[in-house]
Amino acid sequence: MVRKSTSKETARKPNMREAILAAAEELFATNGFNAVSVRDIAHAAGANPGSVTYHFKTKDGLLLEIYRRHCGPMNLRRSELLAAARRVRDLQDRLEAIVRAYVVPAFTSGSDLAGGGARFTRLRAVMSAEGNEVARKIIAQTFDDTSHAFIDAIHESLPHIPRTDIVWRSHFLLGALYYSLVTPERVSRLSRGEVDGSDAAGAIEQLVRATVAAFQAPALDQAEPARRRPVVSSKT
Amino acid sequence: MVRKSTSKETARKPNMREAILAAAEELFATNGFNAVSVRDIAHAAGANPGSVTYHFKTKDGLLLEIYRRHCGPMNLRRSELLAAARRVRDLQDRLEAIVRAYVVPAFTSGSDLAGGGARFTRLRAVMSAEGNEVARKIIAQTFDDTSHAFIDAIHESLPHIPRTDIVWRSHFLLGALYYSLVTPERVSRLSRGEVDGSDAAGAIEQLVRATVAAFQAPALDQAEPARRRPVVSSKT
DNA sequence: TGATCTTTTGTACGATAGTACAAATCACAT
DNA sequence: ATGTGATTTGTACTATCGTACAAAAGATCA
Repeated sequence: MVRKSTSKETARKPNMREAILAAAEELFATNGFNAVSVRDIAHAAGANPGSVTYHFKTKDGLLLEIYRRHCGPMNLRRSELLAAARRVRDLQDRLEAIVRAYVVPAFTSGSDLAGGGARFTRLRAVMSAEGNEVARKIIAQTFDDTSHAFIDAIHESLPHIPRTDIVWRSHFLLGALYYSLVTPERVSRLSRGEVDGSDAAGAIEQLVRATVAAFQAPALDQAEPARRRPVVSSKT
Repeated sequence: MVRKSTSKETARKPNMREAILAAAEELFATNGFNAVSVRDIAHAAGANPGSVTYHFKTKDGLLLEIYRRHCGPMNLRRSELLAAARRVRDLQDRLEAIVRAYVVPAFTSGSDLAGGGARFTRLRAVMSAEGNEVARKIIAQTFDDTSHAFIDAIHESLPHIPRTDIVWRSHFLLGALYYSLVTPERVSRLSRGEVDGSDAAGAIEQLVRATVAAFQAPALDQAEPARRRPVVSSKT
């Protein structure tokens, strides 16, 4: 209802709305939802607090709009990559391609949105940890379809593994992915400076390699529970 | 300075201080630090808000005390289990025992503390996501030693894997562990009710199985970067 | 019992939260 | 140039925050 492209300009506009969204995204992703005030966001965006209310009505509305902004493009990208991955003939290569299709969009720029998917993925990680209600609803109704599609695809390339095991392992994948984005500095610290945890390319390669192996692990045989359990459990 | 064990009672005391700690732990772990007010905590503990100030001075002080309460016992338990795991002779079994020594105390009761380690581990996950300063400091100076010990132990049982890769993989392990405790209901949902994500024993077995395989994956050969990269990357 | 601690209660204060809203300002079609 | 709708600003309201502190209550021991 706004769109003012009468003459020549079609894309660029020093938009306050965009600035607020970007600032909020960054602040929410690093500090959580409740630790950031509307005034903080406005200040970071160079805007007036009232302007946030004007554009997004409430703080929840602002968060909602951030999600709306990213979910579509990211899931589209994932669908495309997943479709391509499904066409890989070699089963081992296909599994890796599927995992990559899941991981890459989460780490790198989601379509035309500035800043990229890493910030948004980190935001999702933080909201999920905080148990944010707004986020929970959107996540469940937006990402579950994608998650199921990936689980199905992985299951197809690993038919001998029960679906429950694949669910668990893809859950672990998401956890590892989230945590890598939340505290990359921990990787740098624990490696004594040998690796940069913030390096997306490096993180992706490591995550893909580890995750593919995890998916390929033999399934948990719930039929015969105590086959060859190793020691330690309740020794000391 | 307090200790009033004059006659016979040595342990039991209907302690308000304990109730506040337990309530705060639960609320922080599920809602984050900033979303929970001192009044919420006091109400949940059946105490007066002023009582929180009396016992812990500030809200940060309360969080600090929660950490102090758990860190010692949990790390002690981990050290014991790690020491036992190190004595396992078979390399494959040893690796699994080490991973188990890391995971089990995080999921189950840490020594005599009520409620157990799962709640505290979840708390750590949430604080880490929120970038809580108090938590960050304690974590870095309390858990890094333990993390290094585990990384070293794993490295010993997998000498052909570079240390950097092991750091990444143990980072993924912690992320998967955290996420399993933060949103167990997602596992139930994605498995269409077939598994209970809150079942600690099941989660542990799945996590251990997947993680051991991830650690055993061939290392990323950074020497020759493009040896046999699979397809898809930038195709579509 | 009464004195002396510790603990709990009740209340209050200043700061800051989210949001509402009128006034000022801007962008653009005529 | 001017009118009109979109945006931005400034300010104010109420609620709630963390914390302080005095008074009440409870416990401990001479």
